[in-house]
Amino acid sequence: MPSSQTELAVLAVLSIRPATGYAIRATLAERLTGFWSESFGQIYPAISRLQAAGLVVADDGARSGSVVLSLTDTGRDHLLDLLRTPPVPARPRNGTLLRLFFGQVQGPEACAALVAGARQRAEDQLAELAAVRVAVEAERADGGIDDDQACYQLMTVSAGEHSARAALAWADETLAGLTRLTERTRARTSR
Amino acid sequence: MPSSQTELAVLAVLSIRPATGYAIRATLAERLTGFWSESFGQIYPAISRLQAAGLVVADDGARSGSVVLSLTDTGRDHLLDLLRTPPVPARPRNGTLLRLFFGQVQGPEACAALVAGARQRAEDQLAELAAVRVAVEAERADGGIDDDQACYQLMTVSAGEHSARAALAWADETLAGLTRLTERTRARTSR
DNA sequence: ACTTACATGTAACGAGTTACATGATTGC
DNA sequence: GCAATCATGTAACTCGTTACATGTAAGT
Repeated sequence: MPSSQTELAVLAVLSIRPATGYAIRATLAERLTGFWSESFGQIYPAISRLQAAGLVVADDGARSGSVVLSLTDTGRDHLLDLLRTPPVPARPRNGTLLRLFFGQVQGPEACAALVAGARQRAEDQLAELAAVRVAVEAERADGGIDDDQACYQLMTVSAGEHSARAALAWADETLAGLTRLTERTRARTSR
Repeated sequence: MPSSQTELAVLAVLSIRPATGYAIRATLAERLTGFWSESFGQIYPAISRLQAAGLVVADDGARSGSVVLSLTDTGRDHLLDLLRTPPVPARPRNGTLLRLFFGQVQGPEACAALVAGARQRAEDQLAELAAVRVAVEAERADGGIDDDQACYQLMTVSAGEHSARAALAWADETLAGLTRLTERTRARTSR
């Protein structure tokens, strides 16, 4: 059985409450912003496999044609097993840093644009995370999740915030360094 | 032509100096630690394509059977084009944060172990980055790379350091939060 | 009526890893 | 002589995205 990662994510979302495939993906996209993603092309085949294995069951939803999925007891056991497996290390591929590493080919101005882009993305991420924070608090307030669940979710938001603030600080530091490089290059070419 | 990413990386390494496929991969693995990776299964097919397109040329290496590749002028032009394309955003998949987000299923102790693991990886990364810093300085000292090249490379090292220090700070903060959660859980169950 | 969001699914493609197969050179 | 490192390459497999096809329901 392939891709225990997607299946883990699906089972995990269903551990909070029953949901349609569409809603599972929405939860993943909205709440785990910046550290998880699933496409429909992954979600639906995964759901079929989980149903076949008896880990989730389908009830008909309010909307015709929509299928609300719930975790079975076996499904919860399996989820626990999957959660206990060590996280698979993501293969790192940072296009910005690759370009910066070979910055001399493009020169300092192009690199500054690159870093400025990274800085902007970090700021956008902070704004998004602030929105997630509000959404989690709201869901706790109206009883959608309990205090402990909110606590865990906010810990992941905090991880994103730490990371984004670090990216911001690095970008500012690096932008300053690139300005110095630009001046040095100017001095060399005018000499 | 597929995977401009791998080709970009190969061309970029060759912009520093000619190298064998094996050495290209070693450079990527050693110097771009933590933010890039290539496997032989990617590198060699990419090299074949680049040769066919006339972007790199092969000279026989010192060792029989080894092939030293150099960038052609067309290759350098193409590298510039590729460097100018915006970096493709990496699909985010953080297994640790996914597990933590649904931490209630496993409980605070298991989550603490998870976060402790992340903390350890951040510390390992800092040690590796310190080693890269030393290696870059050494290569600058013996003329393998010039001052500007060293400068760009150290900027990427700094990015890793900022990120790792952020991970460390987050892990400590979160570990403290999980301790409080554990105590709360104890209080609830003993009640 | 029309647009937007909800909802499900598949097929083709692209990208990447792992495992395997093979062999040369260097240092001990 | 033997182990480690250097070196090249391929095939099978997994994973994941994108684009497409299809239809319902709710709001304006």
